[in-house]
Amino acid sequence: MKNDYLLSIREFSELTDFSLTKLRHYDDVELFQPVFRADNGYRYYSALQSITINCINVMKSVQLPIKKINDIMKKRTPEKILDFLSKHEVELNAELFKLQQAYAIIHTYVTLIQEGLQADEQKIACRRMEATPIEIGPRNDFSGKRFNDSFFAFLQEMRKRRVDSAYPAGACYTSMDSLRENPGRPEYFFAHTPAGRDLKEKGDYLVGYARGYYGDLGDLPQRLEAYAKAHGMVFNGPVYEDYLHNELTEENPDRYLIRVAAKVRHQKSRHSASSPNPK
Amino acid sequence: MKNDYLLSIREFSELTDFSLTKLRHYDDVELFQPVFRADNGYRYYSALQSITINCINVMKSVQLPIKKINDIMKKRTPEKILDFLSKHEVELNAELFKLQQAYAIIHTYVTLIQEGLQADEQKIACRRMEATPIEIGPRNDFSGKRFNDSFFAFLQEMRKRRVDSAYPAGACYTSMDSLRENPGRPEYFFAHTPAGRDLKEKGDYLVGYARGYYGDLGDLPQRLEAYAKAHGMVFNGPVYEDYLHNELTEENPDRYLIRVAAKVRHQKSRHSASSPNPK
DNA sequence: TTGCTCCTCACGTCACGTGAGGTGGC
DNA sequence: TTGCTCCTCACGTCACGTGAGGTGGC
Repeated sequence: MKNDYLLSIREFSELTDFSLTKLRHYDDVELFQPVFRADNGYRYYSALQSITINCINVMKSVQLPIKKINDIMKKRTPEKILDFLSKHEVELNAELFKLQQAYAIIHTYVTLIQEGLQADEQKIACRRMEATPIEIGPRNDFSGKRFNDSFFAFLQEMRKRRVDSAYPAGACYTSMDSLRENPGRPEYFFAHTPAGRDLKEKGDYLVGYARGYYGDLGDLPQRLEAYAKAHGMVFNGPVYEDYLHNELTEENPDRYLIRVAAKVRHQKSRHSASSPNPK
Repeated sequence: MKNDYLLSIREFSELTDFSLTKLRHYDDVELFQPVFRADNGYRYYSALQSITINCINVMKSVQLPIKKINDIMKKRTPEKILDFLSKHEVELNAELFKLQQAYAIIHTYVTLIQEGLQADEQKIACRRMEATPIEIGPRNDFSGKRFNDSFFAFLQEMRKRRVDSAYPAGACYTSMDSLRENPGRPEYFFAHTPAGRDLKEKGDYLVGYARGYYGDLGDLPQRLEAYAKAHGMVFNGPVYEDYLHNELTEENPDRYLIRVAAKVRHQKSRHSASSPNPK
């Protein structure tokens, strides 16, 4: 065992993917030391030591500071290590959850930004939309308050519900009438989370775009109404506002890209049926 | 928009779970700054800013240094952010994989250590074992070499195959004869990885324990053979050596706990059939 | 002698945390 | 005046990385 072939620090570094400085540092703080130190000061490691250093690495993936790892390894017994590891199985799970969430958030943003880049901003069009999970906040109270205050209340509620507020947010009016009467004052905010307990209603939507600050739709509501009238549609459901490009992607707050989707139904016209199956 | 209610640094800290010092630090390095700075130097944030800081947090979960995040945010366009985010979707996935692996490693260790703690070390017993995934290394070459050298070769091969060597390792003899003739010189090493491409053979095993350094089985092979003889069993397959307690859990290298499992078959005895279905 | 690997030591750095000492409005 | 929140500034710290200058065997 003692006369076995030993590895130089470089060989061990290459075997384990730990940098030379990292290995020396671990030696200094006595976290992990070479099995043999030559008279000239050279460090020599055994291949079997890679087992231990890899385990240390696993412990580090739980964000454990070196000192703590040191404490544990110094007076280790199977019982202690077992206790420690099973405790950290739980923490690792939490870490995993956070990362998965980060992934979902990035993915949602990617989808929204992409849609914004491909959008034909001038055009209004009717589009079939599937139900998408969202998490709707409390009903907004605008009595003497502003957009910002309501958004604050929304964020606080999301915190309470433990919904990560890094998910893209959106706003919702319960009807086109509501939007016409109170532009910039949506009845609800919602988070675009795939684990949301609510759903965006599926159905046909009239979709248009506007450039402006949160809630600034310009003449989009009027354009939507004109379009609907011209094409024999009536609004029959909620209106969703999504910020495709926001703080995250635009420096100029007056150039955010907002998508408005208002639920519509085709009216039975006298001379033609727009519904494919007019029963 | 400008006259909206603003949050003090403490309120914003509580809303977003960023520490006061963190927020001040981000201000100093110009990564993320309050919308308003009062004459007395007080920082004021808008609730909407939590969107941005949460996104920054998501970027940080990809281990991105602040400076880079800064570069990106300074001259952001939807195209750039999209490009950046979709690139990092991939990296996040890799991170996720690493954490999942860390979890699997910890779990495997927990199982082994637990087994070691519950083991009746003196006893030899026959046990049915299910097939478990492992990754078997190259055939060991002991010509003029030692345990350590072979283990080194094994680790190098695992590196090549991109198998994380933090998984507990074990050794394997192709037969009891092989163990008897070359104790301490297993024909193969293997990694205890759930994603391994090989399998531990399922079947009946004679299981015993030994205390010692890697490969030091003491008189365990003889005890196993004696037991088999006394109970009408013959060895008919591989012998697996698992280190239930090793470097990770024990300071004293001569007190590692080794489990040996040798595949057996019940011999047809003249006066009784031990097989339940002796066709 | 040249080249190579290894060494130590001091200092840098990144992302904050930790006081110490001070301000300003109720 | 007391208490509270906020401020700046300097220094600490954690886990290394980065040279600079030197050794030792082929």
